Amino acid sequence: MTVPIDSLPRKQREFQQREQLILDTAQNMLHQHGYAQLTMERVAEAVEYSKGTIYNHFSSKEDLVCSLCCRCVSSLIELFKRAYDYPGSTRERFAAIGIAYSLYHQLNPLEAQNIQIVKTNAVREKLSEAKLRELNALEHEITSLCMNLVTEAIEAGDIQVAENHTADTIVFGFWSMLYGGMLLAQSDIPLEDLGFSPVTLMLWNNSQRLMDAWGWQPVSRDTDTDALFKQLCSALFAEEMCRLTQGENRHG
Amino acid sequence: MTVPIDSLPRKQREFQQREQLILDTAQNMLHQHGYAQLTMERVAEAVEYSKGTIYNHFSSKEDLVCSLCCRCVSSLIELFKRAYDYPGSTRERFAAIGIAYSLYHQLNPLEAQNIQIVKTNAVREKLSEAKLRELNALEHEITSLCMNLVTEAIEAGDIQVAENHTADTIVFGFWSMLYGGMLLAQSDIPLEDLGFSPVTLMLWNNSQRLMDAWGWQPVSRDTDTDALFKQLCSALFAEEMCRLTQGENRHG
DNA sequence: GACATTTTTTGACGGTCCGTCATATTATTG
DNA sequence: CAATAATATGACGGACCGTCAAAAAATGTC
Repeated sequence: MTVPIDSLPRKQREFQQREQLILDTAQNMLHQHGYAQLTMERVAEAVEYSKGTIYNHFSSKEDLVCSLCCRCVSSLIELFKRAYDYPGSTRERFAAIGIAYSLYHQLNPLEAQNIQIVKTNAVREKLSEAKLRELNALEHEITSLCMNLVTEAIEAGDIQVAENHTADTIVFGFWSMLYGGMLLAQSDIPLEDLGFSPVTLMLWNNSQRLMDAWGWQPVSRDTDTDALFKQLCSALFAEEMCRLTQGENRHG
Repeated sequence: MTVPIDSLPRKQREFQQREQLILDTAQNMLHQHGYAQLTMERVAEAVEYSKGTIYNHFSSKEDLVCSLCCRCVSSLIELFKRAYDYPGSTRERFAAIGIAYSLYHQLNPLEAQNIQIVKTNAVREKLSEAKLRELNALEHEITSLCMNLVTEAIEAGDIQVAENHTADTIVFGFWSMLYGGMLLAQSDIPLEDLGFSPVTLMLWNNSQRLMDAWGWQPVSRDTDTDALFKQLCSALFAEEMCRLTQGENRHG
């Protein structure tokens, strides 16, 4: 995907740089003035090219916004991969993914909104085939990371799987909580085929489990999770934690 | 909110009926042709009034869509209330809320999308003060239902609360999983004040608990949840289950 | 029923923005 | 330097939103 810039002929290099310029500019405008104020004309004016040139890069306003979203998901994937590669137990690694996700939203609350915009049908309807595929590929990649990890955990015996609970079900539970059960259940995973769909059952099972976990009737034991949290943060996301602290200081 | 129609003067009655007609028509157009094709002009044409009349009811296209969303949330609240009033343990009642939510999305997948549209900043930006308040009131209502139930559970001793876990935290965990953690964390609850925000901590704690619950390292015991599921369904949502089954039959 | 007044409806209009395309400009090649 | 190819431009058509003066309908008065 990302080819070293220097190795390309000058033309293509300029093209790529301009594309990044447009994206950065659009990102800024989106943050500062909101979606409604984001206009192809204004973007063109800001980057000092004409509208036609912008349309050379992005076939529609929606495509432009989707590209912003793709950049964000890519950053998120980077964090997820770092967590995935952590040399620890499967549980620690999966926990690290949770941290990565929280951290991303904490550090880039505005960028994270891009992801939400593209979830809307109003935008998705108008996306080009190509951009839609690009987006789906990224979403598939990030889902696979989680799936692989849970599968690995099951195969290693770290998770005791009851009869009818597959890796799908488990990943679904956590994914819903972190990424938003609604977004996932509605549009991402094709589950429409079945009757009283697995989505419902998975939600039900996870809810039951979570209630168990919260000591609702059968109380579960406390575990020392704080230590692990700190451990993972410093081992994997030192730089991000640093930025986070700086942001706090600048704020107060 | 909903006043018996007959008791109003004819004018107001007609006004309300027309409002419902507009909403129904818009809903249909949204389902059949998507958000992009939903036009104030087309709605006006379909209901056989002029555009100006539509604007007598809804101050903008966004307001119209938001009104659709409000109708949906109201229906959802009805289901939640039914679950809330179930004469059972707090756990059973909370579980029933989960079923209600699943059921609603299962039965009204398209209506549920309305809720998502309004979550988008692009739409929220352009809402009138009044409609925004109406929406917030409904969202507050549905949140309160859950909060009250968990509070009741804590006070009754059904939930063993560890030192620093309040009802907020617990509700947040389940709410995220069911309604979508992202939607909730980003725009609904004002949590920007704090440092490494409670959102992250809450997600972390919930994830840990959920992992406990899934037998990841410390395995939890199985409970007979299937029986309770069926029990709640038939006791509370008989009609909806019926519609669900009919839908399946019509499909196959 | 005729007339005056208030309320409601209408659709033409101004304004904004998207996306296109013929033309102008710049780059490349012989 | 001329011919040709590649790229950039912004005027334009079309779609839609939201407004508002004028028309139509409803209501009230005699």
